[in-house]
Amino acid sequence: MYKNLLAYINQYANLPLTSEEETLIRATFQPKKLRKKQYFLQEGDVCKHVGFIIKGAMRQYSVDDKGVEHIVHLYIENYWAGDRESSIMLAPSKYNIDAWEDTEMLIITRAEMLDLMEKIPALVKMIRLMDERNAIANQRRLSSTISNTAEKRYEEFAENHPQFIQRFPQHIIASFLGITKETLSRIRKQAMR
Amino acid sequence: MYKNLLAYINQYANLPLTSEEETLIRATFQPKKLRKKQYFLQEGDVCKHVGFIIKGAMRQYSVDDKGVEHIVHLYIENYWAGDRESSIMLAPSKYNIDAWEDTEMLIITRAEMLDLMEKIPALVKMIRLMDERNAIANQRRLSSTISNTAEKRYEEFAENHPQFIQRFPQHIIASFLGITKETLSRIRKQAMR
DNA sequence: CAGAACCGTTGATATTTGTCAACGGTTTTT
DNA sequence: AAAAACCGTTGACAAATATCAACGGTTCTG
Repeated sequence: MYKNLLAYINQYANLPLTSEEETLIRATFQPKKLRKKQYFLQEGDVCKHVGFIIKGAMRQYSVDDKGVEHIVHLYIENYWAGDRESSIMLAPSKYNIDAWEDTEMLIITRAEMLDLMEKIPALVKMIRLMDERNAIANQRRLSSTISNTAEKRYEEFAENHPQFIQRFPQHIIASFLGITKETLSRIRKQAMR
Repeated sequence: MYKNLLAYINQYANLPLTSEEETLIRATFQPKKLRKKQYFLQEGDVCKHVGFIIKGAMRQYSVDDKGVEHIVHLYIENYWAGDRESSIMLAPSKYNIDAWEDTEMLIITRAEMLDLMEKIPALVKMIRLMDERNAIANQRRLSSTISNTAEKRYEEFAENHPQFIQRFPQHIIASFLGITKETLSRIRKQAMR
């Protein structure tokens, strides 16, 4: 259960954990199982936990006035799910996060994480690296959204994230890209020839 | 000259700097002046420095096949300008950064910054906070870009960033929002009534 | 196993946004 | 002071994308 998480930390931090540190991590992160469709976070609630996905698939989305879902993040194994803004500001979240497949996570509160970071240097290093990669990925996604047509955005996405294409149905991918399912269907039809 | 930077660090880190630390900072950050239109970074170059803006205004943008500029960031006083991806990966940048007004900056290389962070805890704290805020801001921007119409995006932007509306001409704002200057002009006309 | 929910596709049409060209008023440069 | 560059606006039209409704095939669920 904790194997994936520990491997993830080791890989990112590249600072082997002592066995005390490992014990501390095992004691702090709590296992949590979600059935398909179950909420991890609901709009209006404050996001208390961030979760590392051991197995499964999840999505994060907002719902607009017309009831349309806008998917902002997709998560699978080895991703962290949560709403940082809500978590840090202790403010009600504008997003929902739910399980797209049955999912197993290891969850931790922000306070616990800050506490662990004081005790485990590898975690600090990991977070810094994650933040960096995250900033780069966000930059790319933003840039692509602003500059490219829907078609090019889909191509790039399919190229860079084939795992997601396999795991999530097309209408979810469409929403993630900011287009309708019909438009995506037509783009794919065109691209075939 | 260094006053703004030191104030910025103090405010973010909320850990008063010792006078040794302050001296070290003054010795490491180098002043740099840019005339209007002058490049700070050109596409294809590796981004060596990040710069803290003391006075002035800058923009970061890519140029597509057709020669159209897509503005991804706008910067004014107390902002940090640079291409993190290029800087970290030591890869040629896809972006240009140039001065929109005559600009004074304090610049530092990534290596120097990492070195300073080892010696000055306040800087580590500052960076972590900046990363957090940045992640939140990026999330919001992305969410807005995916979910909202051009009109709503402009409204939100004008509300949250009046300083930019005053500093940059309309066609720059339009590009930043991912729309054409004509569309923005029409949106504003409509909004007036 | 039968009904319901889900999924991708297609057609017809509406809306949003982009493109191109032109204009007058500024501001900057020479 | 004249010329050039820049800026916002407008009109006519084109292209991209959304909306709405319907369909058949699949998968889920009671």
